[in-house]
Amino acid sequence: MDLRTIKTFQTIARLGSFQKAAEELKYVQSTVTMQIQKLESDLGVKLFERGKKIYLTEAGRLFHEKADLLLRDLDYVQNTMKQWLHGETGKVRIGAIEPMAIFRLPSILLPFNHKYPKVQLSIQIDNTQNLTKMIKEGELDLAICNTPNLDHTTLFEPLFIEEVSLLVPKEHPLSEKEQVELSDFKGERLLLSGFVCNYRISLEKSLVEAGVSPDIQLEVNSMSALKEYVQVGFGIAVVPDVMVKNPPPGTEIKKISDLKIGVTTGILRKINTVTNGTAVENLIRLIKTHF
Amino acid sequence: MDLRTIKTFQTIARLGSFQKAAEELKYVQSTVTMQIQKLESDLGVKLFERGKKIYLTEAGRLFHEKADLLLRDLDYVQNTMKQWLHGETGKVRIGAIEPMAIFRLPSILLPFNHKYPKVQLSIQIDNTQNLTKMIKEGELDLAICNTPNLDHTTLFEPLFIEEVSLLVPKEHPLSEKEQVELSDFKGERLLLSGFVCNYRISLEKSLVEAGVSPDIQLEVNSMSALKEYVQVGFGIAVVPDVMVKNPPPGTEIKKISDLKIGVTTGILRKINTVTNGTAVENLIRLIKTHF
DNA sequence: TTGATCATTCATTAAAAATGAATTGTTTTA
DNA sequence: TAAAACAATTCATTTTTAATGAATGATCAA
Repeated sequence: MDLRTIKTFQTIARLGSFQKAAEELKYVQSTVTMQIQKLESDLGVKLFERGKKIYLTEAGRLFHEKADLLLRDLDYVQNTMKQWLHGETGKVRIGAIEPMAIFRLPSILLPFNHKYPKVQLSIQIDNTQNLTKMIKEGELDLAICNTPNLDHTTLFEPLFIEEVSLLVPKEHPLSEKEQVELSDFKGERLLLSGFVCNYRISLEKSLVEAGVSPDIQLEVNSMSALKEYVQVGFGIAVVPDVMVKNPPPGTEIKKISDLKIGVTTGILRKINTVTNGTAVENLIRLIKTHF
Repeated sequence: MDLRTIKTFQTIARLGSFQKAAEELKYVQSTVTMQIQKLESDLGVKLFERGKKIYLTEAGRLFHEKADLLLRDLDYVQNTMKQWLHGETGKVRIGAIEPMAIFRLPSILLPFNHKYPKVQLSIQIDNTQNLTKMIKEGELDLAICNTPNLDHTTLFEPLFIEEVSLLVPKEHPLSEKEQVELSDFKGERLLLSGFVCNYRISLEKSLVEAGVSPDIQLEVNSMSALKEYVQVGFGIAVVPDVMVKNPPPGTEIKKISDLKIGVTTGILRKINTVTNGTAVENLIRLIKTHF
């Protein structure tokens, strides 16, 4: 069944004449005849009763009704794709590391959503390593994460460098000090995010360099969760500043004077996806303006 | 946009491979490639990202979703037409004269409706003349009416002959008699159905032959209405027996001993509409078994 | 019955889709 | 890092399908 044939059918039904339909659709009459004959044989039913005037058969009327569905769908699909070209519709699958997803993305995505209400947004929170994998697999359109292990299929554009600080419970001895040093970590129970990432690697390296080997008590794969553990006195943790702008009650932030690790955060995406679509491009542009 | 191409697209999306799709759809690989290329250029967007593994682009995912609609509707349309072939769906436009529509059709249509609940029924009540016109115009699939003026485009199959009787108000002098004769009509106020039909023509002819020229006081184009007029004493009326099986309160039925008109009722339809469809055929068969 | 109006038929042409062989590009593995 | 393996693409060719135009057939109205 050809969609053009269905259009022809609907035109005939509307105009009540093969000839007029042929004129309107810029066909020769015989073409119309043959299209309908083919359609009829495809469907196995006669659609028109022929005479000088033509009438829809019962089957014809039925088909007329239902075929409308098809043409409307076709219109809808074509329209959708056109809208998509202008970035007005579609779905953007965003991957983000937790601090980004929780503390920065909401205010970035809100205006985007207002401007393009038909663009669906999907947010996947995970660590940089997994996000990178998902980007490579094509499961995400863009990821906001830390510097990944680059390869030739991906592109990473840094956005900003995230500072980190120490989060300590109020009753902890270190909470007395204005600033802390890496050497203060000696013997402390350190809580870490539960996956290997650049930030964690740098931290551990810095600690080793400072001659400190802290006691790693607990790993959790959520920074938000980590804060709760600090709060109840489980230990101390190094977390991105953005996550502790408002430190949880019973905890305090300390700058680490001699820790020089900055965690680079940026946009990761596949190379060569010029066809990512305007929606993704628009979003990336918007994100960049925020930093 | 070709529907087969869309099917190919969906298959690729499902199997994640041009090659596998080609196998499943019994194409050569290159065909699949070219179909998709055409589709992409038609839509103006890239649908897949190519590599050893292929991925849907954002546009591809969007199209995937929307195109599903199209294919589902296509299925639906094709199914509907298949059902129609078995008389299980469709719409039957029935025309009927009033006595038929009110007193006989309901009990005929009920079992039909139970057996074929998806077949829509439409009933148009009118006189034989108009029904005939509608049949010729293709506005009805079948009509149950009196013998029409036949022509070569229509076919009339008689079902039964309707007897007529006289309906009189109880307080009327004629209600005393067991039977009436045409001569009794002399000077009576006769009520008639308001359109020219075989039954009315025969009646008037019979009256003239009996030397009676009754006083025609009122015409209504509804037999049901006619009964009401008789009931309130407006006059007397000759009506089909079926309409007065239960004469309205305050009225009585009298056989007219010397009136020999029988009103033939039958099925009228267009000749050559072999393609009327199973539903119509089924209904006609059912109607015939009732008489 | 004739002429006018449409739809249909059919041989021909034109266009589009499918094929198969060769090629390019990517990933895997040796 | 080369090469084998795999998958998509290109392109010339064939096949299929659709469109055309002229002739024919059917129906209606005068």
